[in-house]
Amino acid sequence: MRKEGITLKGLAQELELSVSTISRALNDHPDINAETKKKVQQKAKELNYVPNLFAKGFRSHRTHIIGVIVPNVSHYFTSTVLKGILDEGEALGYRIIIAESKNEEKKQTEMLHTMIQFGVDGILLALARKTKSVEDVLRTLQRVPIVLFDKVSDKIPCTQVVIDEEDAAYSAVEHLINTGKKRIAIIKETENSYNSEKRFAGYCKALTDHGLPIDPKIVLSTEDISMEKGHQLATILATLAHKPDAVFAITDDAAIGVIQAFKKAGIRIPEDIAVIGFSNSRSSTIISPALTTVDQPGNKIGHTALRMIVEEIEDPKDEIHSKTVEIKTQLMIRESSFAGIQFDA
Amino acid sequence: MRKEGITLKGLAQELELSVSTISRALNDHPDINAETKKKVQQKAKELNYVPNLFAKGFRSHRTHIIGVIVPNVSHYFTSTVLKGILDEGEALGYRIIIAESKNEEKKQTEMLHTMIQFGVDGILLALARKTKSVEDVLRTLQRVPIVLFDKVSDKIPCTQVVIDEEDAAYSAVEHLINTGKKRIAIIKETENSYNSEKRFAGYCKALTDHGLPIDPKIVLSTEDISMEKGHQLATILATLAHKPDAVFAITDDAAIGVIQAFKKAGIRIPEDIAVIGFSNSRSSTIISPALTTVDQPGNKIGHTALRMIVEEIEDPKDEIHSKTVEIKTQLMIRESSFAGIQFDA
DNA sequence: ACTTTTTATGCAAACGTTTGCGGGATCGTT
DNA sequence: AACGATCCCGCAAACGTTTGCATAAAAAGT
Repeated sequence: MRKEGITLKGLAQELELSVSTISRALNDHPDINAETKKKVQQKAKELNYVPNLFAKGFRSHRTHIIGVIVPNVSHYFTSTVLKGILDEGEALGYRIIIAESKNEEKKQTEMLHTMIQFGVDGILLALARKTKSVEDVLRTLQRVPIVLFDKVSDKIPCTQVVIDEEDAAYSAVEHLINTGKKRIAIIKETENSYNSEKRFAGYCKALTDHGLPIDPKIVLSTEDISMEKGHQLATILATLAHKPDAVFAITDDAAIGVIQAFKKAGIRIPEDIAVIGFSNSRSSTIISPALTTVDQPGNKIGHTALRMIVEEIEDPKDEIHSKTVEIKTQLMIRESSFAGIQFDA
Repeated sequence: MRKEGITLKGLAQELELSVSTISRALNDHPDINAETKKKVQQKAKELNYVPNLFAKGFRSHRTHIIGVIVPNVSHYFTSTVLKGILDEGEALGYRIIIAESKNEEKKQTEMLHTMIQFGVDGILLALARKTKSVEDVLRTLQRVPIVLFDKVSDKIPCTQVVIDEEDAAYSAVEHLINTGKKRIAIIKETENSYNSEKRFAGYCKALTDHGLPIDPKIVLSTEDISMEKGHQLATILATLAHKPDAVFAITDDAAIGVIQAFKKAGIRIPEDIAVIGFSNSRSSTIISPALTTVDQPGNKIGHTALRMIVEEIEDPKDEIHSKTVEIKTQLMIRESSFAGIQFDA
């Protein structure tokens, strides 16, 4: 019932030429007569010839497919990165296949394996949060180029596309300090999170640079950070004897939880306690007061990651690439940190 | 520099057996001696053998890849559907490749073409908004099974996975009527949107069934519906002499724009004007007042769509499948439509 | 001890494409 | 007229796998 596509052989029979001539004609090989080429190409179009990519990739060991592995596709930030990857991939003639690791190392390994098996030309990887051992990644790296993005690790010698996490966090905290806040809490992840650690480092540096102490009582950590966790931890902060006058949540979601908790507790934002997040998610302009946050340009990250991997694919070098590309972020100052001017959504 | 993976031939040499024996041993063919099998499988594992899917798919005309084409990956609802597809795909042993049509018919056609070229076993498609001619889709359908979801068209004879759009809209509007609203505006899309038309039909039916008139003055249409458009149209509604007492926005995003506009205009929600959306997006619980909306279970849609296509792939029938599967929705009643009880986020 | 069955293995073709090589025709140069 | 150069084109091998068929060895049946 399904139509089978026509092949080179079919075309060859139709035109009474050899398969190789057809192949060369379609690939615009100089050995072929211009007239013949024209005839072949015309016939090919007429019969709606589509080359079998499998045969092609199978022979050439090049598939023009790039695999992407992310923890969770339905995370807004991730989906903007994906969009960047898809766009640039299309522009450069690569197909993209996407898989989820669900933040599980096992799944991640499985997916790496599948991608290899599949013959992808390169892999774009945002590490699963709980990635303890990078051994599997290293093994994969021997077979195919990998570019890490967002969730990266310096234990893996390959190019990495990241934002300047530490610097971004520094700016955010510094902005709080500049608006007169002196006791700034942080809500971060427990461990093994590259991003969380970097942002925490930025937080510490900003405080230290401005002569403020780091008080462990208001350094809150949680696993699987989320809106709910933000809510919970904010409730704790709200009942503290010596309350903070600002909260830096490592994540927009958590920050939103914090805002909701404070609103419920009758705490004014930002007058009593300012709140600042990280990501510039869609929700950050929807919550009221609008959330001050760090804009991570997902599209750009996707673009550059894709560009990097293609570069490695198209001219492979013997030395190991391992540069780190930093994408600039921008602090989006909104109502939750700054009572002066009202910004609209 | 890159290691080449080991092949059947390599294994054959190592074990001093023929390629065919190796192949059969790995595929657990009954003809092969149990001991031999064990030896082969062990060696394969030891040498980290990965079958070349290209050679495989190339020969068998089966790739175990399913292509997905959606208008926009970074739409929250879409990403939940994608998650459903990825999950179920993994469970059933299919790889997924994803592409964006950007709501452009041209891109969509291109992508269909690419997928065919690529040899996918089936295609999951959410039509681009501006799909005028379905001819290309029909042509593709001759080569490979397609399942439509979310944005569908009855002009395409294939199985379709949708929500009961009309019924869902009906319930939403009826709920407004039940809370005493009598003049209900609608914000919908201009044309060529399957979903918008269905929802509009539900709106009309609900009004008519309850003896309410349909007033064209408060039936607002827009192209490329969005938060901003919602905001704009709400501003118009707010200045009307004969104001509505409720607004049904076809989209959560638009509904949020409406809420923001009303808040700015000092209109109380839901007392003065109630607002209701569609999608149960993340933002719907973040906006204040929390938005009443229709929950579209994206995961479930993804699951079933994937299941359907696999069914068609694995036992192809001669007759054309073209059943329509309807996924149940649920009205999420929150603050924007009902002042009685306060719901938390 | 012979044939017949069963069991286990190998041979070779096929899938659709690309590509190095070889060769027949045509042309231009002496 | 003879020669090399140039231009087109076809032959055939190769990529890694699966699979129908043949076959050798072992087991079973007479």
